[in-house]
Amino acid sequence: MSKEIRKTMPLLPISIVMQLTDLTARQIRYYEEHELITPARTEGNRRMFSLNDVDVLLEIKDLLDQGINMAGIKKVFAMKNEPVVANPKTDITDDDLRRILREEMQQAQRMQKSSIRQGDLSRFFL
Amino acid sequence: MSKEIRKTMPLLPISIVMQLTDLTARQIRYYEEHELITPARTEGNRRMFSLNDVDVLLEIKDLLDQGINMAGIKKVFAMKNEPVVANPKTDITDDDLRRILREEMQQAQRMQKSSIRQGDLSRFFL
DNA sequence: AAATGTATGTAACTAATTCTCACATGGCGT
DNA sequence: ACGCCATGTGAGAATTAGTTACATACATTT
Repeated sequence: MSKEIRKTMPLLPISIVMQLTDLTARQIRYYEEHELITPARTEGNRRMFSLNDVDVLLEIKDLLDQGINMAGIKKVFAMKNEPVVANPKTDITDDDLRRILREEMQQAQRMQKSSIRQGDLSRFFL
Repeated sequence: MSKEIRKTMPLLPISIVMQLTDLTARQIRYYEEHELITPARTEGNRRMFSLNDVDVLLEIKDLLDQGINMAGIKKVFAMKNEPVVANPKTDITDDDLRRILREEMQQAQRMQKSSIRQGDLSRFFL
Protein backbone atom coordinates (compact mmCIF):
# COMPACT_ATOMS: atom_id res chain seq x y z
CA MET A 1 0.00 0.00 0.00
CA SER A 2 1.73 3.16 -1.20
CA LYS A 3 1.83 6.33 0.79
CA GLU A 4 -0.24 8.10 -1.83
CA ILE A 5 -2.97 5.54 -1.65
CA ARG A 6 -2.95 5.74 2.10
CA LYS A 7 -3.28 9.49 2.11
CA THR A 8 -6.13 9.38 -0.35
CA MET A 9 -8.02 6.48 1.18
CA PRO A 10 -11.57 7.55 2.04
CA LEU A 11 -11.83 6.77 5.73
CA LEU A 12 -13.51 9.58 7.61
CA PRO A 13 -17.15 10.64 7.86
CA ILE A 14 -17.98 14.31 7.80
CA SER A 15 -18.57 14.46 11.54
CA ILE A 16 -14.96 13.53 12.23
CA VAL A 17 -13.67 15.92 9.61
CA MET A 18 -15.66 18.65 11.30
CA GLN A 19 -13.90 17.92 14.57
CA LEU A 20 -10.49 17.63 12.95
CA THR A 21 -10.78 20.89 11.04
CA ASP A 22 -13.16 22.88 13.19
CA LEU A 23 -15.25 23.60 10.11
CA THR A 24 -19.02 23.25 9.85
CA ALA A 25 -20.63 20.72 7.53
CA ARG A 26 -21.96 23.65 5.55
CA GLN A 27 -18.47 25.00 5.00
CA ILE A 28 -17.04 21.64 4.00
CA ARG A 29 -19.83 21.06 1.50
CA TYR A 30 -19.41 24.58 0.16
CA TYR A 31 -15.73 24.01 -0.50
CA GLU A 32 -16.58 20.78 -2.24
CA GLU A 33 -19.09 22.68 -4.33
CA HIS A 34 -16.20 24.87 -5.40
CA GLU A 35 -14.21 21.75 -6.23
CA LEU A 36 -11.46 22.42 -3.74
CA ILE A 37 -11.99 18.88 -2.46
CA THR A 38 -13.71 15.88 -3.99
CA PRO A 39 -14.51 13.44 -1.21
CA ALA A 40 -15.48 9.90 -2.15
CA ARG A 41 -19.06 8.78 -1.70
CA THR A 42 -20.39 5.64 -0.15
CA GLU A 43 -22.90 3.56 -2.02
CA GLY A 44 -25.53 5.49 -0.09
CA ASN A 45 -24.13 8.89 -1.14
CA ARG A 46 -22.40 9.67 2.13
CA ARG A 47 -19.20 11.70 1.82
CA MET A 48 -16.06 9.88 2.95
CA PHE A 49 -12.92 11.97 3.38
CA SER A 50 -9.28 11.07 3.15
CA LEU A 51 -6.50 12.45 5.32
CA ASN A 52 -5.47 14.34 2.25
CA ASP A 53 -8.88 16.01 2.14
CA VAL A 54 -8.41 17.04 5.75
CA ASP A 55 -5.07 18.59 4.91
CA VAL A 56 -6.59 20.55 2.07
CA LEU A 57 -9.41 21.73 4.31
CA LEU A 58 -6.93 22.91 6.91
CA GLU A 59 -5.10 24.80 4.23
CA ILE A 60 -8.33 26.37 3.00
CA LYS A 61 -9.15 27.39 6.54
CA ASP A 62 -5.74 28.93 6.92
CA LEU A 63 -6.02 30.87 3.68
CA LEU A 64 -9.50 32.06 4.58
CA ASP A 65 -8.23 33.22 7.95
CA GLN A 66 -5.72 35.24 5.98
CA GLY A 67 -8.61 37.00 4.25
CA ILE A 68 -8.16 35.28 0.93
CA ASN A 69 -11.43 34.51 -0.80
CA MET A 70 -12.55 31.43 -2.71
CA ALA A 71 -11.29 32.75 -6.03
CA GLY A 72 -7.90 33.43 -4.52
CA ILE A 73 -7.77 30.03 -2.90
CA LYS A 74 -8.62 28.36 -6.16
CA LYS A 75 -5.73 30.19 -7.77
CA VAL A 76 -3.39 29.20 -4.99
CA PHE A 77 -4.28 25.54 -5.42
CA ALA A 78 -4.10 25.77 -9.17
CA MET A 79 -0.60 27.23 -8.93
CA LYS A 80 0.56 24.42 -6.69
CA ASN A 81 -0.14 21.98 -9.50
CA GLU A 82 1.23 24.10 -12.27
CA PRO A 83 4.74 23.80 -13.69
CA VAL A 84 7.13 26.43 -12.47
CA VAL A 85 7.53 27.99 -15.89
CA ALA A 86 5.77 31.30 -16.33
CA ASN A 87 2.66 31.11 -18.43
CA PRO A 88 0.86 34.41 -18.96
CA LYS A 89 -2.23 32.67 -20.28
CA THR A 90 -2.94 30.62 -17.17
CA ASP A 91 -0.99 32.36 -14.43
CA ILE A 92 -2.69 34.63 -11.98
CA THR A 93 -3.37 37.95 -13.68
CA ASP A 94 -1.97 41.25 -12.48
CA ASP A 95 -5.44 42.35 -11.51
CA ASP A 96 -5.97 39.17 -9.51
CA LEU A 97 -2.64 39.64 -7.82
CA ARG A 98 -3.32 43.25 -6.94
CA ARG A 99 -6.76 42.43 -5.58
CA ILE A 100 -5.48 39.53 -3.52
CA LEU A 101 -2.60 41.54 -2.13
CA ARG A 102 -4.87 44.44 -1.29
CA GLU A 103 -7.31 42.18 0.50
CA GLU A 104 -4.48 40.53 2.33
CA MET A 105 -3.10 43.86 3.46
CA GLN A 106 -6.51 45.13 4.46
CA GLN A 107 -6.98 42.08 6.61
CA ALA A 108 -3.51 42.27 8.06
CA GLN A 109 -4.67 43.74 11.34
CA ARG A 110 -7.22 41.09 12.12
CA MET A 111 -4.58 38.55 11.27
CA GLN A 112 -2.78 39.48 14.41
CA LYS A 113 -5.35 37.71 16.52
CA SER A 114 -6.17 34.53 14.67
CA SER A 115 -2.69 33.66 13.57
CA ILE A 116 -2.35 30.23 15.10
CA ARG A 117 -0.96 28.57 12.05
CA GLN A 118 -2.74 25.34 11.34
CA GLY A 119 -0.36 22.67 10.11
CA ASP A 120 -0.38 19.69 7.88
CA LEU A 121 -2.51 17.11 9.59
CA SER A 122 -1.67 14.03 7.65
CA ARG A 123 1.98 14.20 8.60
CA PHE A 124 0.74 13.08 11.97
CA PHE A 125 -0.70 10.00 10.40
CA LEU A 126 1.51 9.17 7.48
CA MET B 1 -0.15 15.33 19.32
CA SER B 2 1.65 12.22 20.54
CA LYS B 3 1.80 9.04 18.55
CA GLU B 4 -0.22 7.23 21.18
CA ILE B 5 -3.01 9.75 21.00
CA ARG B 6 -2.98 9.57 17.25
CA LYS B 7 -3.25 5.80 17.24
CA THR B 8 -6.10 5.86 19.71
CA MET B 9 -8.03 8.74 18.18
CA PRO B 10 -11.56 7.61 17.32
CA LEU B 11 -11.83 8.37 13.64
CA LEU B 12 -13.48 5.53 11.78
CA PRO B 13 -17.09 4.41 11.53
CA ILE B 14 -17.86 0.72 11.61
CA SER B 15 -18.44 0.55 7.85
CA ILE B 16 -14.85 1.55 7.16
CA VAL B 17 -13.51 -0.82 9.78
CA MET B 18 -15.46 -3.58 8.10
CA GLN B 19 -13.74 -2.82 4.81
CA LEU B 20 -10.34 -2.47 6.43
CA THR B 21 -10.55 -5.73 8.34
CA ASP B 22 -12.89 -7.77 6.19
CA LEU B 23 -14.96 -8.53 9.27
CA THR B 24 -18.74 -8.23 9.56
CA ALA B 25 -20.38 -5.72 11.88
CA ARG B 26 -21.66 -8.67 13.86
CA GLN B 27 -18.16 -9.96 14.40
CA ILE B 28 -16.78 -6.59 15.39
CA ARG B 29 -19.56 -6.05 17.91
CA TYR B 30 -19.10 -9.54 19.24
CA TYR B 31 -15.42 -8.93 19.90
CA GLU B 32 -16.30 -5.71 21.64
CA GLU B 33 -18.78 -7.64 23.75
CA HIS B 34 -15.84 -9.79 24.80
CA GLU B 35 -13.92 -6.63 25.63
CA LEU B 36 -11.16 -7.24 23.13
CA ILE B 37 -11.75 -3.72 21.85
CA THR B 38 -13.52 -0.74 23.39
CA PRO B 39 -14.38 1.68 20.60
CA ALA B 40 -15.40 5.19 21.52
CA ARG B 41 -19.01 6.25 21.11
CA THR B 42 -20.44 9.34 19.55
CA GLU B 43 -22.99 11.37 21.43
CA GLY B 44 -25.58 9.37 19.54
CA ASN B 45 -24.09 6.02 20.58
CA ARG B 46 -22.36 5.28 17.30
CA ARG B 47 -19.12 3.33 17.57
CA MET B 48 -16.02 5.21 16.43
CA PHE B 49 -12.84 3.18 16.00
CA SER B 50 -9.20 4.12 16.22
CA LEU B 51 -6.41 2.79 14.04
CA ASN B 52 -5.35 0.92 17.12
CA ASP B 53 -8.73 -0.81 17.23
CA VAL B 54 -8.24 -1.84 13.63
CA ASP B 55 -4.87 -3.33 14.46
CA VAL B 56 -6.35 -5.31 17.30
CA LEU B 57 -9.16 -6.54 15.07
CA LEU B 58 -6.67 -7.68 12.45
CA GLU B 59 -4.80 -9.54 15.13
CA ILE B 60 -8.00 -11.14 16.37
CA LYS B 61 -8.80 -12.18 12.84
CA ASP B 62 -5.38 -13.68 12.47
CA LEU B 63 -5.65 -15.63 15.70
CA LEU B 64 -9.13 -16.85 14.79
CA ASP B 65 -7.84 -18.01 11.44
CA GLN B 66 -5.32 -20.03 13.40
CA GLY B 67 -8.20 -21.81 15.11
CA ILE B 68 -7.76 -20.08 18.45
CA ASN B 69 -11.04 -19.35 20.19
CA MET B 70 -12.18 -16.30 22.11
CA ALA B 71 -10.87 -17.60 25.42
CA GLY B 72 -7.48 -18.24 23.88
CA ILE B 73 -7.40 -14.83 22.26
CA LYS B 74 -8.26 -13.16 25.52
CA LYS B 75 -5.33 -14.96 27.09
CA VAL B 76 -3.02 -13.93 24.32
CA PHE B 77 -3.94 -10.31 24.76
CA ALA B 78 -3.71 -10.54 28.52
CA MET B 79 -0.20 -11.95 28.22
CA LYS B 80 0.91 -9.12 25.98
CA ASN B 81 0.22 -6.68 28.78
CA GLU B 82 1.71 -8.78 31.54
CA PRO B 83 5.25 -8.38 32.82
CA VAL B 84 7.68 -10.96 31.54
CA VAL B 85 8.25 -12.46 34.98
CA ALA B 86 6.55 -15.80 35.50
CA ASN B 87 3.50 -15.61 37.69
CA PRO B 88 1.71 -18.91 38.30
CA LYS B 89 -1.37 -17.13 39.64
CA THR B 90 -2.13 -15.12 36.51
CA ASP B 91 -0.23 -16.85 33.76
CA ILE B 92 -1.94 -19.16 31.35
CA THR B 93 -2.64 -22.46 33.04
CA ASP B 94 -1.17 -25.73 31.88
CA ASP B 95 -4.63 -26.90 30.89
CA ASP B 96 -5.20 -23.76 28.87
CA LEU B 97 -1.85 -24.15 27.20
CA ARG B 98 -2.41 -27.78 26.33
CA ARG B 99 -5.85 -27.06 24.94
CA ILE B 100 -4.65 -24.12 22.87
CA LEU B 101 -1.69 -26.03 21.52
CA ARG B 102 -3.82 -29.01 20.67
CA GLU B 103 -6.34 -26.84 18.85
CA GLU B 104 -3.58 -25.08 17.04
CA MET B 105 -2.05 -28.35 15.91
CA GLN B 106 -5.41 -29.76 14.89
CA GLN B 107 -6.01 -26.76 12.73
CA ALA B 108 -2.50 -26.80 11.32
CA GLN B 109 -3.57 -28.35 8.06
CA ARG B 110 -6.22 -25.81 7.26
CA MET B 111 -3.68 -23.16 8.08
CA GLN B 112 -1.86 -24.05 4.93
CA LYS B 113 -4.50 -22.39 2.81
CA SER B 114 -5.45 -19.23 4.68
CA SER B 115 -1.99 -18.27 5.77
CA ILE B 116 -1.77 -14.81 4.29
CA ARG B 117 -0.48 -13.21 7.39
CA GLN B 118 -2.35 -10.02 8.07
CA GLY B 119 -0.02 -7.32 9.26
CA ASP B 120 -0.12 -4.34 11.50
CA LEU B 121 -2.31 -1.79 9.78
CA SER B 122 -1.54 1.30 11.75
CA ARG B 123 2.12 1.19 10.79
CA PHE B 124 0.88 2.25 7.40
CA PHE B 125 -0.65 5.31 8.96
CA LEU B 126 1.54 6.23 11.89
C1' DA C 1 -27.30 54.68 -0.20
C1' DA C 2 -28.86 50.94 -2.70
C1' DA C 3 -27.75 46.97 -5.02
C1' DT C 4 -24.98 43.00 -5.57
C1' DG C 5 -22.11 39.23 -4.31
C1' DT C 6 -19.83 36.01 -1.11
C1' DA C 7 -19.50 32.83 2.58
C1' DT C 8 -22.10 30.79 5.97
C1' DG C 9 -26.35 29.81 9.02
C1' DT C 10 -30.63 27.48 9.44
C1' DA C 11 -34.78 24.77 8.63
C1' DA C 12 -37.37 21.07 6.47
C1' DC C 13 -37.57 16.81 4.86
C1' DT C 14 -35.61 12.48 3.08
C1' DA C 15 -32.59 8.75 3.20
C1' DA C 16 -28.65 6.04 4.80
C1' DT C 17 -26.24 4.03 8.50
C1' DT C 18 -25.86 2.05 12.85
C1' DC C 19 -27.80 0.48 17.21
C1' DT C 20 -29.85 -3.17 20.26
C1' DC C 21 -32.31 -7.23 20.86
C1' DA C 22 -33.88 -11.55 19.65
C1' DC C 23 -33.83 -15.73 17.39
C1' DA C 24 -31.65 -18.94 13.99
C1' DT C 25 -27.77 -21.93 12.47
C1' DG C 26 -23.65 -24.57 11.36
C1' DG C 27 -19.62 -26.72 13.19
C1' DC C 28 -16.95 -28.69 16.86
C1' DG C 29 -16.13 -31.05 21.20
C1' DT C 30 -17.79 -34.24 24.64
C1' DA D 1 -26.98 -36.72 19.95
C1' DC D 2 -26.47 -32.53 22.65
C1' DG D 3 -24.68 -28.24 23.75
C1' DC D 4 -21.79 -24.32 23.13
C1' DC D 5 -19.49 -20.95 20.30
C1' DA D 6 -19.12 -17.74 16.71
C1' DT D 7 -21.74 -15.75 13.40
C1' DG D 8 -26.00 -14.82 10.40
C1' DT D 9 -30.29 -12.47 10.01
C1' DG D 10 -34.36 -9.61 10.79
C1' DA D 11 -37.10 -6.02 13.10
C1' DG D 12 -37.62 -1.65 14.69
C1' DA D 13 -35.71 2.58 16.70
C1' DA D 14 -32.43 6.22 16.68
C1' DT D 15 -28.63 8.89 14.81
C1' DT D 16 -26.21 10.96 11.13
C1' DA D 17 -25.90 12.97 6.73
C1' DG D 18 -27.87 14.38 2.28
C1' DT D 19 -30.22 18.04 -0.68
C1' DT D 20 -32.69 22.16 -1.28
C1' DA D 21 -34.23 26.56 -0.27
C1' DC D 22 -34.26 30.69 2.06
C1' DA D 23 -31.98 33.96 5.36
C1' DT D 24 -28.12 36.96 6.79
C1' DA D 25 -23.95 39.56 7.64
C1' DC D 26 -20.41 41.81 5.61
C1' DA D 27 -17.81 43.72 1.75
C1' DT D 28 -17.72 45.65 -2.82
C1' DT D 29 -19.61 48.09 -6.59
C1' DT D 30 -22.45 51.36 -8.77
